[in-house]
Amino acid sequence: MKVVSLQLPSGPSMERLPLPFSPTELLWRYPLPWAPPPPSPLGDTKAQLPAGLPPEPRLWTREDVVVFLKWCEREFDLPNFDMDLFQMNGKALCLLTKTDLGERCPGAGDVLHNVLQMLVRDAALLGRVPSSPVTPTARAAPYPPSPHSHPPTPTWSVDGFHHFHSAAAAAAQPNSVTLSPAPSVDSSGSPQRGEIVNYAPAYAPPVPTAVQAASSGSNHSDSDEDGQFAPPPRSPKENSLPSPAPQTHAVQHSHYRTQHREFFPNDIPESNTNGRLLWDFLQQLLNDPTQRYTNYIAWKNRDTGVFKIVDPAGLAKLWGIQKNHLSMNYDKMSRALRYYYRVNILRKVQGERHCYQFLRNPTELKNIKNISLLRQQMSPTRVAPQTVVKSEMKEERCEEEPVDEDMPTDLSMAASEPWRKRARPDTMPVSTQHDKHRISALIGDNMIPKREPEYSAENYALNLRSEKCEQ
DNA sequence: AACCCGGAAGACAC
DNA sequence: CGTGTCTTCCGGGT
Repeated sequence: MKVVSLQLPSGPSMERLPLPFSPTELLWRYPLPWAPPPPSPLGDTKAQLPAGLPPEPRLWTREDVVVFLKWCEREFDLPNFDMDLFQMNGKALCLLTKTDLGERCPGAGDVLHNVLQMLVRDAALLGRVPSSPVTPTARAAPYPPSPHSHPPTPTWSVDGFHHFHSAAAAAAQPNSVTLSPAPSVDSSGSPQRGEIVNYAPAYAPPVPTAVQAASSGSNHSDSDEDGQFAPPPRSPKENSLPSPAPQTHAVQHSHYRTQHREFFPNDIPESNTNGRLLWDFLQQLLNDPTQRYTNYIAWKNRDTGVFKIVDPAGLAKLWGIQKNHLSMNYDKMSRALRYYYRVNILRKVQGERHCYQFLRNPTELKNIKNISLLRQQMSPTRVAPQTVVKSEMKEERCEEEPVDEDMPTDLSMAASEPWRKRARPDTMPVSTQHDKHRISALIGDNMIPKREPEYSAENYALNLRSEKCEQ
């Protein structure tokens, strides 16, 4: 069943893509008809800002605001703004909520908002400007974020948002760490928060029926319909999820245009995952700017990373296509998801079917990825730091920050299961068993929330956590 | 029945 | 060849 001759929709550049190939490419290469490729890679938004425009939005004059808006129009292919509605200085502009912006420029409000947020935040980070009023939830987290203060369920709002945006940009840049695909929007692109954010953008294209197969039925023979996978779906069950507040509507369709390179500060080595890692894949679908996959998977609360797999079978199918394992099903895919529990990338939302929660924001995950790479490179002899850390951290970690800062340095399942294919647990002292993957094991088993509820409470309005821990 | 869980072993790409 | 990341199976629990 590795036969895959996906028949891509024919069209201009839609010849068949030979597989294997980065499936995501498939996903992302043949996205919605309308979906324009991200304009210019926002490799460095700031750098691309019109000359003379202060990097700190709150310092902009009315004229600057106009310049900025014009720039946005061009840069993000946004509809022309009614400048009359933006007779204000930068400070005022920054005070506008996403909704406000959305009212002034339908369809582009979120983009503007996001861009502004990024700029403000950048300014804050760089110049240490007092935290922005625009980004109340933003913790002046240094970038890259210091994991240290991160509880398991970070409120990704700003961080994630920010970084994720860059992801998209990255997509346009060859050596970005990220995803090939559709510029995933950040994970906190900041929808209003709290609710399932899955509605089709107002202008969502009529959709391709393509992957419908995948979507609703899990039991197709895997080859036929896959072929048409191309245009990512809007599965039949259009918006079957409870719809969120109207205002939030169509709020996140174009985040991808607001990417920022900070996501890849400098030259983070490429991770090459390109959506080939399950979490990455999920993130991409979840953050798809055009919300094409909301019938498969959608955020329930983006801020806390809680998402729901709306169509398990369909999603599994997509994943299978992505990985070229056409016999993929939810059972198998969910097994992969469960492996993420150990490394604290995910956790199950108790009591809610098909609901999981990301315990780390995209940035962290990326970093983890990179760390992994580094480790690989320095592979044989590394051990030291972690080794040391382990003993001391074990306890505290278990109790306070199940998912913490030092990031799980290794996503390897094998790593988290040192005993696997290695020494039997009973044959050697724990200390040695883990020699190579201590941290992993540590974060894996010891930090798994299973027993400890602690962390979430205060910092994150995480109910889930407690639920689980109560057991 | 459909989920969910996690062990075990193997595949596969890098 | 080792490692990382699943994939595939599976028995067991809810």
